[in-house]
Amino acid sequence: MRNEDNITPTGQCGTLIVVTGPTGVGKTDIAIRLAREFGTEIISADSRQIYRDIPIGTAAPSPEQLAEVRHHFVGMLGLDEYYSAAQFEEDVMRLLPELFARSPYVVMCGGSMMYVDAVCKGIDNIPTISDNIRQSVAKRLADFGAEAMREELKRIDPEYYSQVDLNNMKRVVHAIEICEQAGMPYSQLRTGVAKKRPFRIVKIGLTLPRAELFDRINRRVWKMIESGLVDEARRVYPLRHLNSLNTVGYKELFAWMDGTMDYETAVARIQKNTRVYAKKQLTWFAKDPSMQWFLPTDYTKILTYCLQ
RNA sequence: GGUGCCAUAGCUCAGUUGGUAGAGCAAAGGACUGAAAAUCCUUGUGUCACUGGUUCGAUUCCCGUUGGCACCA
Repeated sequence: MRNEDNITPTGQCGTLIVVTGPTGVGKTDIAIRLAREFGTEIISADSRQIYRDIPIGTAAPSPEQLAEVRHHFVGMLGLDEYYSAAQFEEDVMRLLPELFARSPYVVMCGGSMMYVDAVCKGIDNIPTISDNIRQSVAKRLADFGAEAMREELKRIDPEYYSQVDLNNMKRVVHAIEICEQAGMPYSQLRTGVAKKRPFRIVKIGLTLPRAELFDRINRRVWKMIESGLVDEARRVYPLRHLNSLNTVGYKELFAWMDGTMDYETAVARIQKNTRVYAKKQLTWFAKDPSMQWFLPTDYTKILTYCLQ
């Protein structure tokens, strides 16, 4: 099929079907069905499944599923590799023309809110922070404390200072890093404007009644344990300080291995934190007016919606 | 059948020397632009089992009822 066949009145070519929603709702299955339907491939928008060596705890697609439909961005990074939503945007935007050349439809599947938005709306251009600056700002925080960081931000970027959540040190610190790296206030780099994409975006939000979703999550955690999550966590335990392992399912088991939490509590915490994460995703996606919500059992409706 | 103990938030319980109550867990809501499964913020009115009594006032004391647990028969 040629791209020309799929050019829309607005001159866009290709349709990106975005399958998203809370963790545990059943995104993977729907995405695979859609991808097979359209004879296309899947872009995973998942900030943890992108890492190698942690497939169980991240509920990554199984080897069978991966064999069924080609997936991109699953298990492609080492746990110690830096990655970000902005990098994801860049990588996906580079890959998409190639996929659209093969099929007018491409499926993106994942619940990492920032990753989904990075592709659908874009992220402002902000310089990558050098190790020097990262370390020097971290040292200042350690030496002088949070209040000093707030004061510094107030001085170099009063506008962002007035907007940012001052309790959220991660944000304050990052803003300082950006100001320093860019040589200008962070607020000047924030456009708040969504980028136009040269393809149509169809957003499918999958959801379930809260009780049912939470029940699925609880049971999925038990399944992960049965599938060997503890061994998986034990294998990566030496790397536990890495951001990639600051992840639900691992951090709780690390606490148990460190002896600061008993096993039953750790498992209960994994379930609870997964539920909290699911709620966070729902809150985030609820604000998105372009999202169309479906039950994961409504495949026919989903398909019809994609085709219209 | 008798005696004793218990009955407070979804759960486990604390507490009020009588002035209508609070912890843990669970739960709910929100923020979010290059670490995002991250990071951060907010939220506890519940017939204090039911009926009656004492009292200015009872969830708190007393009688009874119901339910649960324990022991004795």
